[in-house]
Amino acid sequence: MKDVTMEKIVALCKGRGFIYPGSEIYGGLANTWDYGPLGSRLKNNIKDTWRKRFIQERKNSYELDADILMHPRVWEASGHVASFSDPLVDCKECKMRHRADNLINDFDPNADADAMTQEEMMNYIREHKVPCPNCGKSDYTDIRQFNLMFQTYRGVTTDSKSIIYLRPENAQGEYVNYLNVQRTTRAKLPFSIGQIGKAFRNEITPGNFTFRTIEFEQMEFQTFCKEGTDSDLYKYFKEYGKKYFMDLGLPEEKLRFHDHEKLAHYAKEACDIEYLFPFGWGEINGTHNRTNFDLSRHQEYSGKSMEYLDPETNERYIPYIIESTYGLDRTVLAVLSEAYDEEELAEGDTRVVLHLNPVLAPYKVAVLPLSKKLSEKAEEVYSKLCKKFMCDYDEAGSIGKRYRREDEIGTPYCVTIDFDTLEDETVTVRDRDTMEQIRIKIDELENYIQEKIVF
RNA sequence: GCAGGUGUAGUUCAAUGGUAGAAUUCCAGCCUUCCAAGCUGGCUAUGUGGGUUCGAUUCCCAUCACCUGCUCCA
Repeated sequence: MKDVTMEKIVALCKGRGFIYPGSEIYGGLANTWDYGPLGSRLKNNIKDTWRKRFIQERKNSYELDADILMHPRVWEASGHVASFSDPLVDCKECKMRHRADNLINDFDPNADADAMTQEEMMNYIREHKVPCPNCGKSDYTDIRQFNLMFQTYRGVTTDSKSIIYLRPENAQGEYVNYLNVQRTTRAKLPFSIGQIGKAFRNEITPGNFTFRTIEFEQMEFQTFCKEGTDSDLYKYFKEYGKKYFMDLGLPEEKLRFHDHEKLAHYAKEACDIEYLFPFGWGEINGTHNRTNFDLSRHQEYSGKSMEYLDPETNERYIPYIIESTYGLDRTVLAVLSEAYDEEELAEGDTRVVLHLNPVLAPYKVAVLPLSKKLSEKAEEVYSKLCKKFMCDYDEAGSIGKRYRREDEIGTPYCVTIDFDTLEDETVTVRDRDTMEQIRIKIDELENYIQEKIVF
């Protein structure tokens, strides 16, 4: 019955106003996507659930909204200027692209490519006739530096001193502010700073819709702790993250942990949570034990102390950090993929339905007068309900057609006004998932629906 | 970034070197008392830029986007 493909998800998103291709009237811009009326609602609802779980329901958790633009030195300290850039060469023979440093290291493990300049790497490759791993020839283009950070310039000139970067990750915003937050909240370790915001990476990106984009939004959670307590917290947040995804409606059998063997320069432990998308397993969360690497580096580069004064022991030390990052756009995509269903109701009669958790649904309720003669009463019910919930109103076409439209966008409840409503103030509430109908007083509607929307 | 494929209404598909058709969606009207009903009418398209040509949606080139595979993803 259910045959979910990315093609269908993309078509629904575009057709119903969840997600549109970016800059479409100019022919599009690769790997940029705009969230439409329904997509924005869904995305915001996911943010709200995340805030609830990670900020509201946790003691010692605080939200931050740091700037996208940060001092260039931040990215030197973080290591991004040095290591977020790849020296790339193309094989002229077979057109395969390689990282120059990997070519050299694979050719001769004793050659220390990491210590070479770009020119030295090029000379080494030419002198030793390092062969292309794919075709065996040794005929390459010059090395080109490919930095994954987007650059821009501040001020009116474009000289190199005024380069600033769009942040490639949000975490540094929390790190440089950690003492501000600690001081103003009077928090004691361990405490956490969460942040929702955009990050940018100038990646060579394959498709898969919004799974990998050059501009993306992250919901991330940094927990500052004392060394020694870090590994337990790391394990704890892996599980906490998985539980969060399950609460959103992703089933356990389509979630898995993927522990990293090759660790990034800052990490001591790293693990992804992956979801089984229609195109295969894909990362939706990354949890890292970043040790005290980042704060130590900021102390070194800024010259400011990043130490925490432990009030119980009077010790000073630089905290360890457990980072858990949730890809917001990926979570939206996972939730949509999971909710999407096609049900055969009768011979040849199917409906597309999004079985979204009601808390995530763009519209909680749709108000549908059975006949246009009932518009006045229906408008009255609508204006009452929309004070409390995001509501849709539709009186065009047959009632069956309107139910189908609401099913397709995941509206959990349809309220139908009929001629009896005028007599006894009752309406029909129709459930999206079961398609069952109950009769209820207009006065009881708000509570009835509110009770169903829990997270 | 490489290789291959594809670009015609919102969607799915026709056709053509000489006025681009349909279905569906959508909108309006009529009708309609609970799961895509019917009737009437209406809106809407050759991705973009060049070239060849009297004339290009059609042929050629470039570009952009999408799909598949590689590559990339500290």
